[in-house]
Amino acid sequence: MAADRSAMNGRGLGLTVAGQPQPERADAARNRKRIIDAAQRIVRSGGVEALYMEEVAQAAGVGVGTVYRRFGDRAGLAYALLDEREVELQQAFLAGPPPLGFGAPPVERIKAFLHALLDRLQEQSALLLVAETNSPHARYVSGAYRVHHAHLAGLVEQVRPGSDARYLADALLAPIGACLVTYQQDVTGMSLDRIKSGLDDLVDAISKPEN
Amino acid sequence: MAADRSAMNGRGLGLTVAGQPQPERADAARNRKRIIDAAQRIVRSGGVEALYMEEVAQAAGVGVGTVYRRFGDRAGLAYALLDEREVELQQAFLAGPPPLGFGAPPVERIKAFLHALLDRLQEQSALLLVAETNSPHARYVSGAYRVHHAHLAGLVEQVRPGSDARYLADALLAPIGACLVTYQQDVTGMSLDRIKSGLDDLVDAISKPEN
DNA sequence: AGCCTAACCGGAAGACATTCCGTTTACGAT
DNA sequence: ATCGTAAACGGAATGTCTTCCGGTTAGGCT
Repeated sequence: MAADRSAMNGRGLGLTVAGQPQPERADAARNRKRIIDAAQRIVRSGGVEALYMEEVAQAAGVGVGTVYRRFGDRAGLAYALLDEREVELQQAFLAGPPPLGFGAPPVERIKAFLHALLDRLQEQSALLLVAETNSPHARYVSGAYRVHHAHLAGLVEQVRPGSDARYLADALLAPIGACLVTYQQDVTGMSLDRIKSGLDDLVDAISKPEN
Repeated sequence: MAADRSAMNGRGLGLTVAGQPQPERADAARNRKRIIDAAQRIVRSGGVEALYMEEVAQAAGVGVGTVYRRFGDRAGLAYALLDEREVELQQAFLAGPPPLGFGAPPVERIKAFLHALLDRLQEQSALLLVAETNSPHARYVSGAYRVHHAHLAGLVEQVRPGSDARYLADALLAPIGACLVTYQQDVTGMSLDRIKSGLDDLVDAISKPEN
């Protein structure tokens, strides 16, 4: 399981790249909503640690099996909870004003984008941690990662033409993993600003002309 | 648990940075060895998926509790199994011949080091995946990461003086996480050479003079 | 040699995630 | 309306990891 997470939370929008997966049956859609509401309620009151699949099911008034059929696994559910904010984020860099959106020079857009990801991480680190932790590839398989990657690769291509932009995009997203960043902050006491500066420096390095 | 993994597999050497944690009792040391041997046997025959804590315990002729007291959790055990190779690696870049060891220009040493990490990852991806997956911070808390980080930071400092070398070291290690790399290779079909080239490019970018 | 205690031991109990499968239901086709 | 079937449902069962705790023991000290 968790293999095709993208097909799973397909109705979640932001997290999926989806090729219209075929409509959901009425009862299924209703339960999906109930489950998300219940999960949100639980997280709000008790934090992510309290997000037990069985409790979610009970709070939503469905069986555990239903939660799994709908979201694949715990990570999938976590992603679904992140979706709302993810959609905002995507709109901001796809259609919003500069520097995140179109209009600013690519270097600035990259920096703004990475900063935005970090800010989001600040708010939702616990949830992201769960989402990234269960099943090793969860993060990358999620539609969100693909969208971020595509966006970033496009910008990198402009800033460092002829490079392997797709690889560099992965490399720039890697330091923004929830695991690393929370470690940097919580364990090594690195400040958010320091992290942002470090990333900016990296981006500058990449965008200097090849020769 | 898993909080102080570094203190856990302390006798593992390579993975720990250890401040001599105080000697282990004779029976404890004996059991540690038995457990590691058993675990190695199991992994060799059935792969990491077959590494059940209870089986390890049984094969080692000890109780499960003992495995946990000795290694903290499954990730800790996995790290212990990686230790032998890790020690080799550390000796290679700390005391071995160039380009990994002292003698080559810093840029080359960085590249060689990252390539070495990737090569190691190729051989032991399954084990590394387990080690990194359970408990989000496992990788960073491990002594191995700290050693790698310190080594890399030193080199980065030479190559890009005045930068935040410690941050950049994190950023260079991030794309070599087992999760990302196995994803790149297994899911997106990226070749090892491509990954290495990408990293080399990144390193070159970093080492160009600031202006 | 005998004592004391911190460190160890084993394995049953507990906690969750995930799967399985027999039953029920939505809804397009007839 | 009725029917047939793919899709959904619930929740007991299963599989693992991890914790707990009453009993044991190594080894420093006297």
